[in-house]
Amino acid sequence: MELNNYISVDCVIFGFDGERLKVLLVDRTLSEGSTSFTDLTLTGNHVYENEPLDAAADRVLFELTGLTNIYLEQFKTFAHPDRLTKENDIKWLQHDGRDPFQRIVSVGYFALLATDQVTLEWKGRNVQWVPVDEVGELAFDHNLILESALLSLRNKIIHEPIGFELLPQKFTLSQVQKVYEIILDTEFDKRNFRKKVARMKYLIPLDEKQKGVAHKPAQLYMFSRDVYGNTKKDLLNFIV
Amino acid sequence: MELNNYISVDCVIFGFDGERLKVLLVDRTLSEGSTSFTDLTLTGNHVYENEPLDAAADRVLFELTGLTNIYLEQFKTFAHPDRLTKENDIKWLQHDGRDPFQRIVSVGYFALLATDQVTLEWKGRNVQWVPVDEVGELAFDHNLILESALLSLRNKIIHEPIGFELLPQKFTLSQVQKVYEIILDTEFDKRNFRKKVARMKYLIPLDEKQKGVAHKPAQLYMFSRDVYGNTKKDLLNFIV
DNA sequence: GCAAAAGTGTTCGGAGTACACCCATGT
DNA sequence: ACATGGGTGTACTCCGAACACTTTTGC
Repeated sequence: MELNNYISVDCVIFGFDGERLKVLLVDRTLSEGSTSFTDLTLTGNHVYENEPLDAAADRVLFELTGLTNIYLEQFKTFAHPDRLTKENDIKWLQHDGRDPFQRIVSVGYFALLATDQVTLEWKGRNVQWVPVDEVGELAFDHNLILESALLSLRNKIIHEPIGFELLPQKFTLSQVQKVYEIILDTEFDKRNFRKKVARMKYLIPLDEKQKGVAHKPAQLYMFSRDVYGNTKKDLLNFIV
Repeated sequence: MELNNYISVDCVIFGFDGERLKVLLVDRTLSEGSTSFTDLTLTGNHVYENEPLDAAADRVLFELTGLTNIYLEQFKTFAHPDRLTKENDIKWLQHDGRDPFQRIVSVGYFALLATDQVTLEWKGRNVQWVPVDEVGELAFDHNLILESALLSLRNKIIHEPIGFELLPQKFTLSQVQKVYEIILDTEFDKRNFRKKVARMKYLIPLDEKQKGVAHKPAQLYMFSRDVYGNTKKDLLNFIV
């Protein structure tokens, strides 16, 4: 299997740890002669010649997490002629034996998962969760891609119930509220939020409560993608 | 300026003529020796080496319509390894001097405009409006791209006021209603629809009425993108 | 017993939905 | 005068927003 050297996928992998929204980044270290630097990149890779884009994104995600069936969505494609022309990027590509002046199309995907269950090594490189509001300057045009992914995520989470993808299988209503508050950078009234959530038939209360917490244990819920698929309705709702 | 031979943009140009939703298609005729066929393609083109994707899409649109400032949105990228392997597609590419086994990434854009004001010729090829529900088998993977564009359009028009982009600058409320009914394949009650629309401050009534119609002339309105930008709010609204 | 988060009800205003008739114009 | 689409109001229900106190657990 041969890699296509001008098509790549970049995965913006979002994770929620109960407190903050984070993104999975990979160290990029080059030290060769007089040049030496370390910075961070999004996770991504070139696609194989006979590989569809979605499959390539799935593959990257699987290599990093060992997980399949992760929420993954293509959100935008980046191919600006100057997207790889920062000094360090050119050195990195040359060191890697690639032509830095070859134009590379990068198809952006974002993924949602809970921050547990993730391998913190990838192809010998160090992998880390970084809170999205503490991300510094990234390699290539990855700041742009991350910003764009965040926008798409915010836009989508308003209209579709994908917030649950960032939580463990069993979760509490307070956790749901926190996910929405953090992603949308706002606060909701607890009672109103719970009334809203109570109307969602795809949020299923379990016969189970939190354990070992130093306060009244919360009811646990799960999200049913099936029930959502069967009950959703979308109609005219264009915003005033 | 040199064309990049593996990156292209395809524009799904939607038009509304007051009655139906249409898409702009281009004839593709090949007659060479024993093979000869005519079919239709979406409008698209390769990008220039130093040209950003959005600029390429704008350029295609400008060449076809002579218009700038058209609503244009990147919606999805297509790069399946088999996307150009139908028999006619291979012949067409070979005739055009291109390598049919080169993998080509196509970045999909959709555009919205009213069906007047369009040049019906493009690079010597015939251009035509076809109602979206009467589109037959298209070249390449263009049926897939069209379906995907329609999905994106439906999805977007529910949440954002882009229906007006399909109407002339001055329009009536009945025309607005028709656009939404046709794209969403539903019907709305006239009084309720108008009450809803009355709340949208970005729909501005003009001091002008229809003329020359054989019924009570309708009030004309215009859409103000500025007012929309200033008054829109998006909050938690995930659908039950 | 105290700290910490869970859980719960009411009121008000505004939006969604269902529904039927008169009006202004061209021919 | 008639055909055509334009334009309007009411009643009911449901949702969104504002707002404060009690409960259960671990320590």
